Amino acid sequence: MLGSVPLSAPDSAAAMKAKSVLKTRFRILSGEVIALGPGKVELLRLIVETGSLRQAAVRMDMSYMRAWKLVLIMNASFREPLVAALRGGRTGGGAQLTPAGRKVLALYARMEKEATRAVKRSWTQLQRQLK
Amino acid sequence: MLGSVPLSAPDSAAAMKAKSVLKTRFRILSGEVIALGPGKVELLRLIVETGSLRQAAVRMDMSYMRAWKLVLIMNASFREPLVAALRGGRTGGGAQLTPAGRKVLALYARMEKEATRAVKRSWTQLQRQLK
DNA sequence: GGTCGTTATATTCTGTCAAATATAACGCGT
DNA sequence: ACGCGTTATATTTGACAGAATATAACGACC
Repeated sequence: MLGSVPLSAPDSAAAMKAKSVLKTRFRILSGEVIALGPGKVELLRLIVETGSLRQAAVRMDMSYMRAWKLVLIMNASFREPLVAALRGGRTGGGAQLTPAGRKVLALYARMEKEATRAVKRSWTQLQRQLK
Repeated sequence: MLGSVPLSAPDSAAAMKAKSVLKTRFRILSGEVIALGPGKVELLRLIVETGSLRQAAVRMDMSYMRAWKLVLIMNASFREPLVAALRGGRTGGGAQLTPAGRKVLALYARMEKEATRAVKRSWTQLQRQLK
């Protein structure tokens, strides 16, 4: 038995420093409603990727209805809609970002990068306090 | 009727540009659990301010139990506890931040400032897209 | 030793948000 | 005309996070 690790589950917490992750997130409020946040942004990304609101919803493991409501809120919150949808046709239709949508998505991504960079030093210090 | 505003509720959305607000928030994951986030940080702040977990909970309009559970998670996630509680005594006891707690709180606040600053330009651009 | 306000903890209840479900409409191909 | 896959929308169902409730323990002071 020499060399065996005594009495600890495979994934035991003993001396296991859990990997720590920083998520930098923005929430944009327009009045009371959340015009944009991490979830809505991810949805926008997946709409670009899939060209379909339904498929984007599936990818996010959420109901189509929820995804659709998020789009409603976004479109109502900005000066111009971010998502344009078509229905009918051979493929049944689909959804894509408007120019405004692409712009907003790009700006949000830029903000994420800027913030992550600005915070890096403090984060490594904070990380030292974690288990 | 000249000059009267025709048929609009006092708070009507007609031409009302809702005030837009950016919330920069961090979520710190230690493995699966959220070691720190906006809610827990606010709780820390109110513990400093009130010296009592119960009073802090009331201020945040949450149950004592919830506040207490948040503290449990925080204390378990960091190398040293962030909150120290006493019970008994004339005043019934109380809670305060440990040195580690104060340090973590300060670092989080610093990160908020750094991120807000770094993002300012992009945010004003994004804001222009909002209603 | 009794009171007071707090921390500490388990158990039950409930309000809310999202999932499920159902239905309609759309329009290009065949 | 019909089928297909999508968008669009209302209504019902359900899960679960957090609230409520209850109870105990603590310890300084009178």
